[in-house]
Amino acid sequence: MKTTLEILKALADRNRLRIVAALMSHDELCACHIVELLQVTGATASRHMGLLIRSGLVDSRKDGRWVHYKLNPKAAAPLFQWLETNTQNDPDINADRRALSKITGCER
Amino acid sequence: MKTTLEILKALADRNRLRIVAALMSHDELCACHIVELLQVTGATASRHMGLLIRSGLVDSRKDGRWVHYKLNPKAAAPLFQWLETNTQNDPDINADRRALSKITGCER
DNA sequence: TTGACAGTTAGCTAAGCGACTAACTATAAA
DNA sequence: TTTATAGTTAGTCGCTTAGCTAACTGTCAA
Repeated sequence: MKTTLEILKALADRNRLRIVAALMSHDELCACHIVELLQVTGATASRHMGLLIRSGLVDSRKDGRWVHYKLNPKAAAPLFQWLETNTQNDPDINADRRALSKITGCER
Repeated sequence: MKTTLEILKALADRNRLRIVAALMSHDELCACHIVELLQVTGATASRHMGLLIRSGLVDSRKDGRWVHYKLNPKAAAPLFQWLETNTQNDPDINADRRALSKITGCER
């Protein structure tokens, strides 16, 4: 149960849900993208990512100064699928998707 | 998103997760069963049930002095399925299942 | 009608958690 | 080597929430 509960707690926060939804549509994002998307400090974003990683939902990969995050599909595939369909018509999530296209365009 | 998040928040609590798991294996329980299972006051159980109902996960039916609760399968069927498989080997949930058999035996 | 019982609501306290700033580590460029 | 940048960790503050007790509503039996 610890893991099930940990996963649910990891997702039960507005900003972390936005992060996971963003990773469902962009499959790899670096920390700075998340900072810009959520409009929070780097420290806050880092704490959220640490929590998502500890829950097993997200993997990270370090590349020089940058850290890239992606979903761990094995963690909870059916859950991701439910999230996918459930957030389909969510205006905030959709706004995030549009914002991300611009944000990732500035990647370098 | 509000609803998705609401559902996740409703499930992201140890006792409420236990309640939902209990309803997956017993399909209808009255408030007093939940009080006995969780070993909390009636007031606390009532608050948890209210939250689960507001999230749409649970329906209630009043019968005289008693209130019976059951899962709303339409709310999030794939989610329930994921929970079902994910809590299969959970020792706490399994202990709850055993305890419930005794508790519901006292029903009248 | 009175009393007992099932459940809810209100008010309080304590713990948990999300956000920030500041200090730190690590990598890369000048 | 020095400086700048990306991200993490530590510490603090304020809000949210889970639990309790007490008071209330509603139903049934004596």
